[in-house]
Amino acid sequence: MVSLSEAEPLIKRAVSANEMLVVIGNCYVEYFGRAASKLLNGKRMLLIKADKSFAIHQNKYLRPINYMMNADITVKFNAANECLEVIASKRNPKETIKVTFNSIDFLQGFKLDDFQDIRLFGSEDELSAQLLDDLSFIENGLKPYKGEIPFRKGVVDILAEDEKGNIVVIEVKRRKATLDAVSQLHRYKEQLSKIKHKNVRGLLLAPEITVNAMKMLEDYGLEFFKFDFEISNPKARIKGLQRKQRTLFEV
Amino acid sequence: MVSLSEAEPLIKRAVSANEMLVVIGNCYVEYFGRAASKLLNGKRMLLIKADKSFAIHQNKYLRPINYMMNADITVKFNAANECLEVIASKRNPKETIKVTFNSIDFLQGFKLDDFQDIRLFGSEDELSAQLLDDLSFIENGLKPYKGEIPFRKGVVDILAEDEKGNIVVIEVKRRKATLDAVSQLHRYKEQLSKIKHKNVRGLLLAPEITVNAMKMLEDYGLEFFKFDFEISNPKARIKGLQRKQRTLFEV
DNA sequence: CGGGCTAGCTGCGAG
DNA sequence: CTCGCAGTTAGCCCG
Repeated sequence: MVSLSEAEPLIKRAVSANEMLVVIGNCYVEYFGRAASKLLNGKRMLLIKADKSFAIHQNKYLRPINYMMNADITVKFNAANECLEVIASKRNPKETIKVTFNSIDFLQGFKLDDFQDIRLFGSEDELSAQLLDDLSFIENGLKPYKGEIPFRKGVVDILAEDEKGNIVVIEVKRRKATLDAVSQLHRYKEQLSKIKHKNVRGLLLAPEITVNAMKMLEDYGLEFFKFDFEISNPKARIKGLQRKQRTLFEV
Repeated sequence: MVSLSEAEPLIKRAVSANEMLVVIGNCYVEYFGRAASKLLNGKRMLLIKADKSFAIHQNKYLRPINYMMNADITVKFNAANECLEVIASKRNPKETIKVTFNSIDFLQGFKLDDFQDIRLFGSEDELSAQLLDDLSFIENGLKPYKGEIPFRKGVVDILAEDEKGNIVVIEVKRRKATLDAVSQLHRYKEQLSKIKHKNVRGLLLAPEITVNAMKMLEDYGLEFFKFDFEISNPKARIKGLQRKQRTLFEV
């Protein structure tokens, strides 16, 4: 137990020292900004990090119930109402979270030295890069497109050219393709067709596709290419693709 | 400071008691599942909640760097290697997070009684419901569509009928409309056109729209309807719409 | 359980 | 700054 008046300076010091601050207590929370919300009294955790991310965690869910990135944080002990107000605010967009503590069970700032960044494998970017090395497993003679295309880099996953000289725009999805993915590909194909006045093919590469997405893809005259990939090992991934060659058009 | 061997039973007890468990210490984290990741040694917080959500928080970002919903949690003190392994796993999809602690600075389980659910205002659902009450501010004679449409409830935001008997499919966005929103509306319009063999209009209702989205919308023969809304007060929100009537087609 | 979609999405990267 | 998009998206709701 920490008294509310004691808490005020402790919070201020921890925040200015860029510590990871944990406050647990009974509070209610009001938010106003892009939307508005109210959370009535209950016991929760307030978590403030070095980058001024501000989060209220209930004892459920991965994500905080109220939150703000890059918050300006002010703390004020209200003697008249016997409560401690912790306020996070920012502009652009203008937003405010007010946390009003009635009691505090626990309060501590932690100095967390952590200079490591996560290394993630199996992202869509990584997949696309792998695929670009060898497109022939998709179709004989398919290779990266060499020409100039006024397309913002990174928008289209892969641009290729087939044996007949058609441009092939390829959208890669690391998980089951949905209606969204088909719409996206359709968009790219249409935009490309307008720019280049030749035949453009649209190819969706994914491990699976929903039934509705498949129907829509066929309506749009796009093509689906099923593929599986191994997360653990880049080599295995490409080999896996090659092994799949025979059954690629199974849906 | 808590010794690693002491930590094992403490964690087990807190987890089985559905407490919110906070462990802070030096650890490395390996994840394998939908993707794969490695996070080298550093000081972080492990946060396990009553619903078995499992999260590793660095001293930055709102979101955990590694996480799992509904985890099966096992704890094992490894005397040989002088480390404590906390493992979260689940199937479908099969995933594993292994957290290996070298030292623990802090460990505590908190009983958090919190029976409150958040009340959120200004969601898209809420907006759609408000709008449905009176569509005439968009266009004279526009009213909710009465006929039977084999459309899954909740997919299309609003279905309306205009003075000429056209079906009007309305997509509502609470923030600036993007290419995605236009694709979505286009999708609905096409599907509806196929079902009903009459003219279908597509209307995008949003406070703003990006330049590219506007171009695409025009290409598709869709219509944009700018509107602003007040979050705080439902009445004010509708009044706000009415007041905007004169300038609605400003982009 | 899968499909489809919103989210106060967050976070990233390019122009 | 905005735009566009991926995400181990999460979380919700409906068939």
